[in-house]
Amino acid sequence: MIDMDGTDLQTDSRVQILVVEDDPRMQKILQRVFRDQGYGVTVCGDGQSGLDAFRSGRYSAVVLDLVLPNIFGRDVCKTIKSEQEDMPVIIVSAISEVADKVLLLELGADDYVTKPFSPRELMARVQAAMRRRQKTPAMTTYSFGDCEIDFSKMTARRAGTSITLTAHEFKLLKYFVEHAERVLSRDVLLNEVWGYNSYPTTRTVDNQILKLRQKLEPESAEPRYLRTVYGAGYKFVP
Amino acid sequence: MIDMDGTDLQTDSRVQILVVEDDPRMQKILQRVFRDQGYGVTVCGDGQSGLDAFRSGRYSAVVLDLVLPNIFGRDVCKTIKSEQEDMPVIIVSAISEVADKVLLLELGADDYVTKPFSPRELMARVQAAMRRRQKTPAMTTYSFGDCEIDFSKMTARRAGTSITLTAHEFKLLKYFVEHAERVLSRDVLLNEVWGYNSYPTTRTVDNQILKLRQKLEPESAEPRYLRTVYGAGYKFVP
DNA sequence: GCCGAAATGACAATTTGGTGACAATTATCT
DNA sequence: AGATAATTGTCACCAAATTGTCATTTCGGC
Repeated sequence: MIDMDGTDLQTDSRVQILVVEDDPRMQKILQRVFRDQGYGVTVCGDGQSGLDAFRSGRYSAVVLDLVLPNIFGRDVCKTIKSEQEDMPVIIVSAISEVADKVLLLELGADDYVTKPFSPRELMARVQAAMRRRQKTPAMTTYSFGDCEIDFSKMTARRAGTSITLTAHEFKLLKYFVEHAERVLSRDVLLNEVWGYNSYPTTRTVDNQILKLRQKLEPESAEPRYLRTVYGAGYKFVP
Repeated sequence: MIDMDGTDLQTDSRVQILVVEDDPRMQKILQRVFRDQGYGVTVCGDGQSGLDAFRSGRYSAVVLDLVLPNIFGRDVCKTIKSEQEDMPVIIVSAISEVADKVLLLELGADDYVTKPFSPRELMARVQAAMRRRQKTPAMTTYSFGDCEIDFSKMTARRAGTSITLTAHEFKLLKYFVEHAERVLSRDVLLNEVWGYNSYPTTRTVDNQILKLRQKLEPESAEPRYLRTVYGAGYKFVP
């Protein structure tokens, strides 16, 4: 099993994708496709290690070559699906390997792409599969104080009048709302809200907090909702 | 075209089902299945007469064999779906004919059964498809501002004068209307509107939006209905 | 092969978010 | 307490990302 970035899997907060593929050239391609989109990628060269990795429970989707050493890809697929039915599995294979596409879907795979495939196509299918399996319809509205937020409409009102938040501000606010009361360090926020491909300074966080406060906080001296925890980070208190 | 009962179709108040199937033996079977359940059945032996019958607008569902003389079943299916998207189409075929279940659903079919099938199974699927259609309260017309859209007729008027929208533009607009107020990312739109196996760039979405705006929006500086949500996507606000 | 529609790519226009400086605040040390 | 160091608040500017728009190519149905 190869962690393609050398990052620490334990603390990597990106969405993790497991790739089971034996051909080194294809490994590289797949790794790039997903990493470029901000996903964490683990590559396994054969079915057994793939299953082992899958069982760590760390992954949000599995991309699987059908032809593998040791265990056939189809058995890997069946096993995964029998152990965790809602795990999205996307099969990658040469056309000749999928004489019978029905069989393929009977394995329980969610979708498949045939080589050669476009990165965009693969990406789209994996993301669609993950979306489909996402059962938590994600909180859509939330209110605190005199503020009402609708995350799916991306609208916000304060004391009845609508206020404008940018996409990033929504994302940040959402993370705070979802982790209310907890103290969140700037590093954590950078990883979780900004994502893994950008490495801004921690000053950037302060700036966004500032803007959120200007838009949401009452005009008092002390921030009421987005509180500063000196030396540690910030905390949202509804 | 055979009216299987000899009843007068004009006055038959039963729910009408159109069966397109060339094999006489299968015709009889299908006819019985539906008639026993209290449906009116019309059987067509080939694709062309099937389409003609469909266009009479009398039917609540179409049951279609995939292998037909003259026109392939798949073309019949595509045509029906392009003319009336919400018409339930259930495909009947031998297993060998459905090498690709995905392809089949990509034709736009609502469901399929493979021969041999149990009457109950077929019945259940047809009824489910009809139910599903009714659930979406047959959004046929919709109006906002000075625009009136008829999605089933695929016509649009603006300030009284008719304007021309392409099929894609209708589909896109429909999706926006059905998800009014919600922010829709380009990725979601590509998956939901463009469909499953085309992978255009996200730039394509902007272009279609542009065209819709040119046709629907008033000549003001800011778009009124199809709004841009910077960093997130678009949002339809009636 | 022709025609309209859709996709692509390039460029301009726009908005946002990051950076760095400096002030203000809080903590720590003597 | 006072001084000092560390952390955070705030601002304005600029770079980068995002989107609008148009010209061009490609695609798909007759």
